[in-house]
Amino acid sequence: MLNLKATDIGRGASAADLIRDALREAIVQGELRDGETLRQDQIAGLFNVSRIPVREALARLEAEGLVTSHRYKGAVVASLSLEEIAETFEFRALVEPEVVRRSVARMGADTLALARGHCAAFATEADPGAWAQHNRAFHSALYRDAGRPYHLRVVSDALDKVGRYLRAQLVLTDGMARARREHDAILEACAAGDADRAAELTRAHILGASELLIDFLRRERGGG
Amino acid sequence: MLNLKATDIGRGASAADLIRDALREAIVQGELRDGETLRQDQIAGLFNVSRIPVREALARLEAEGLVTSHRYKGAVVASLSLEEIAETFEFRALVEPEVVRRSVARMGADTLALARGHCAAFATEADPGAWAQHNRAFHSALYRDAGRPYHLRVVSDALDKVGRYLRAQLVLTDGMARARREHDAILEACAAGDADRAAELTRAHILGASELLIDFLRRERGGG
DNA sequence: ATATTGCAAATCGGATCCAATATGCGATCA
DNA sequence: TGATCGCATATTGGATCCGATTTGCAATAT
Repeated sequence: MLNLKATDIGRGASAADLIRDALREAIVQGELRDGETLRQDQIAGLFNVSRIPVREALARLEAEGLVTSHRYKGAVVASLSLEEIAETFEFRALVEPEVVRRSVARMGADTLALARGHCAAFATEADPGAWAQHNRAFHSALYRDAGRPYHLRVVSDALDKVGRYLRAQLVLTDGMARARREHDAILEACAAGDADRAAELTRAHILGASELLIDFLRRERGGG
Repeated sequence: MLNLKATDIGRGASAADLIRDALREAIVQGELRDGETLRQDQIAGLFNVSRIPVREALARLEAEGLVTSHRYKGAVVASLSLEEIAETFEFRALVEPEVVRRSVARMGADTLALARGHCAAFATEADPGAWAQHNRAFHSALYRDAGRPYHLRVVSDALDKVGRYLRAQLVLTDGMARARREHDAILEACAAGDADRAAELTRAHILGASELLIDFLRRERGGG
């Protein structure tokens, strides 16, 4: 009998997939600034492909809400108003607590250890550029036992939308100290198997971050 | 000064947009069956265009979760497992009540009248093929004053995903009588300005429909 | 007879080419 | 001098063409 480490090549990502992932990463990480225009030619050049896969990647990202495009004028990184940012956080504050709630009830020791690891990594990371990744990895670990793939997908989309602002919140406001404390508390509740408390703490965590971020952006954008 | 009813032509939909909308409509309405393959050539022929805009439309629909595509094998209408359908309804049952809650607090007389109209149209419609549209229009009316565009978008996506199953539920089970009653109750709560009751009724409405539908599908799909 | 192999049609992903639109700069005119 | 018009350039949207992969069927070997 044949026994190989066969990797399904056909399932391999197409060029459009790779470009979509790379662009999404860049947008979420904030490497592409708010409102920056995305030239098809330029992106195609970066990946040594024609503009066709680039256009499909942009079409996907537009459906995800990370990019807005205007006919014959091109695509730009979607920029969110304060209201849109606030609403996205309120949405997260609605959904994520329910996800942790279910997750805690089914959480295994391995997941708990994983979450603990990401929590520690987040707390001790010196490079601000890596904070957001640890943060997200921590929360993802807390959600992964929920058995709710659609909820996770929707939450992930919401996080992608506000990722670069969240990053700013962690780095530019003193959100780190607070986040560390709150992460510890959430983790403790999960370890204790107290789903309700984990849910409530998650909700407060999200709304608190939102408040800090909105205040910061209001000052920065010089608006009223 | 110039004074014309100027319509922004540049905003006009591209071919890819039109095709995406048409395909989405067809999928949601159930005209394209579960798991049916979508040939690029064929669709391109229907719209008298090349395959390029078709591919962009499919890319968008894949991002929305209405289509799944496999490399070199083509795209098919995404078919949902019972678990996925149930989860989507639970997601709706989480989000939509919060949307009505906010909406009721700000609901104007015009919106109430609109909802009443759709409710009556739903209740008196003879053609089963039109039930789903009236149903959706009714709920959309109830949500539109919430001032929560992102929530509405997410809810709309979830409804698109289960639209064709919901249609089956209304037509093939005796969900109509129940839906009529529950719509009346929700509408009454909204008219009375009782946001909490409207929210709770909405939640029960969604979960009840889910139960009927899942039972029906379990029998139909011959599963355990 | 059955399993394997080779080939041909169908289909997809991507490249290249052309048309449509936007944008910026210079010429023109009051 | 300043506003407007017109054209050149840049960029996008779509069509056509080409190579890659799948799939079904027929030929063949055991």
